[in-house]
Amino acid sequence: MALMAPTQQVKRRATNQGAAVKEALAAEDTFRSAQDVYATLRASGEKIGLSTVYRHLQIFVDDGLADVIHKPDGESTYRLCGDASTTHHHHLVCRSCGKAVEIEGPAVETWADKVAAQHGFSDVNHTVEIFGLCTTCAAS
Amino acid sequence: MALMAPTQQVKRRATNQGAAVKEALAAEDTFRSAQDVYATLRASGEKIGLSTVYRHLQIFVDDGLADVIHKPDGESTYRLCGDASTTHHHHLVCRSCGKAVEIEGPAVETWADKVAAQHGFSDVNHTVEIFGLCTTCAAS
DNA sequence: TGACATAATGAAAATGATTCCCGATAAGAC
DNA sequence: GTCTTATCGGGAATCATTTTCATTATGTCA
Ligand SMILES: [Mn+2]
Ligand SMILES: [Mn+2]
Ligand SMILES: [Zn+2]
Ligand SMILES: [Zn+2]
Repeated sequence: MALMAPTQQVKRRATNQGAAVKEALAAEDTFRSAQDVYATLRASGEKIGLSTVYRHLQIFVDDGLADVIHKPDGESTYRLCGDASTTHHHHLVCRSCGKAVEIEGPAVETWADKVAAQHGFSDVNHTVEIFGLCTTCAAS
Repeated sequence: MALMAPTQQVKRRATNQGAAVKEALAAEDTFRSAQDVYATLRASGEKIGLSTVYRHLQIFVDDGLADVIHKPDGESTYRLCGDASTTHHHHLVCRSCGKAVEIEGPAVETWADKVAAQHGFSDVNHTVEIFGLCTTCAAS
């Protein structure tokens, strides 16, 4: 049998654009769209293309550095995971400004797996997002 | 002061197209996209336009007759709520074929509200979806 | 410190789901 | 049957995201 090539870390080159996108995300604790990040970067004088913004956001997601939430209107929003976020977590998100708080719910995790198992589902994962208005936005 | 007009049930006319869309959804216990429903209806000889399919699917959602799940690729999928589904519920969905099972988790509901309250969030709601492979799809 | 291989970039075009527009059609009331 | 207007539906318009591909820049190694 052919040897399975060892899963190799894709070599990524360090570029200004990649750093700029990460900085833009790091500057806010809110979920932001690619279009939004792009506009912000261009407004601040960064030399970067829209395709590149999409590219890096997806890379962050693939590498587990960022989480993505798909809004009802179809737009995807991204946010860097907190320092201690190598672990599985979910978010409490402000519907108005996008501000997000990372949350954990061990009980929910076990519940989800149990329910799936009871119905014979395998290869299970789940999405849990709580939406609301943050204190700031509620006062408007 | 002006009298607030009583919230009036919008009068909806019974049309062939509306019935056709509902039948198409009722025929399957899976989440299906508007494009999919449209293709199915046209293939079966139904005389209906794409706009109309979108229109009725949205009406079902507004009336609480159907639930919608936004797939990661941006496509929205719809499914009629079960008979006993006047109550709040979530879904266990097959990533491959879209088959869905309605599920309830009282503990999750209270947990979500508690977490939101702890962070001062108001006007709270949430999304909870469990994805996996149904027994049928797992055997492939 | 140069080449070199190729990963990364970005402007423009393509894609694809969803929405909008508006003249034509048909359901429901009298 | 006639009238009012909700509903239709084909096509154009939107708009986020993806793709294309010639150009640029990064990492490597002599
Ligand atoms: Mn979880
Ligand atoms: Mn719930
Ligand atoms: Zn807010
Ligand atoms: Zn399945």
